[in-house]
Amino acid sequence: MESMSKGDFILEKNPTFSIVENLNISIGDISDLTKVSPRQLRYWEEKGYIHPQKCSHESKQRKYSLYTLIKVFHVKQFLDEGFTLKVAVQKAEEKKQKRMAIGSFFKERAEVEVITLADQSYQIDFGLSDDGEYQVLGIVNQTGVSLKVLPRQEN
DNA sequence: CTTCTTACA
DNA sequence: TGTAAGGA
Repeated sequence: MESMSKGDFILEKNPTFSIVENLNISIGDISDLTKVSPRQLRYWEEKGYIHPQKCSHESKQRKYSLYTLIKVFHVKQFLDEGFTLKVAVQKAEEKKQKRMAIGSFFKERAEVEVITLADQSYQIDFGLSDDGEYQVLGIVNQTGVSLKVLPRQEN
C-alpha cells in the first residue's frame, strides 16, 4: 500500500473502483499474515505454485493479489495438516474451484433476497426449485446455517 | 527497514 | 528450509 497517497482516496468518486483488484500485497505481509516464510514463498513461486502480480512496469519487488494471499493461507493449512506441498496446493486449488462455483451461483442469481428475521438472524430466498414445486430458503443465525424447503406458496 | 539473488549447511 | 552476504 506504499504507493497510496491522499490523492488516491478515489472510492467516493469512482464507484467502480475495485479494492480487491488494486491490492498489491508485499511478500512480508503475506508472510506475516500466513506464517509462511518469504523463503518458502519464493520457493513455491519457483515451483510454479504461486505467481506474483504482473506489475505493469519496473520493480523487482514481488507483489501479490488477495487471491494469492487466500491461496497461500489454504496451502499452509493443508501443509499443517500433514499433506505434502504438492498435495496441499492441489487441495487448495480444488477449494478455489468450489468457491468460484459458489460465486457463479450467486452471480447468476442476483435476485436472491436476504431478509432480516430478527437480530443476527437472516433468511435467504433462493427462489423456486427448477420444477416450480418448492421454495428454497437458507437460514442464517447464531446457531449456524440451514436450509428450508417449503411447498410453493400460493399467495 | 524491506526485499532480492546466490550460495551453503 | 534457514540463514548469511552484499547490493538495491
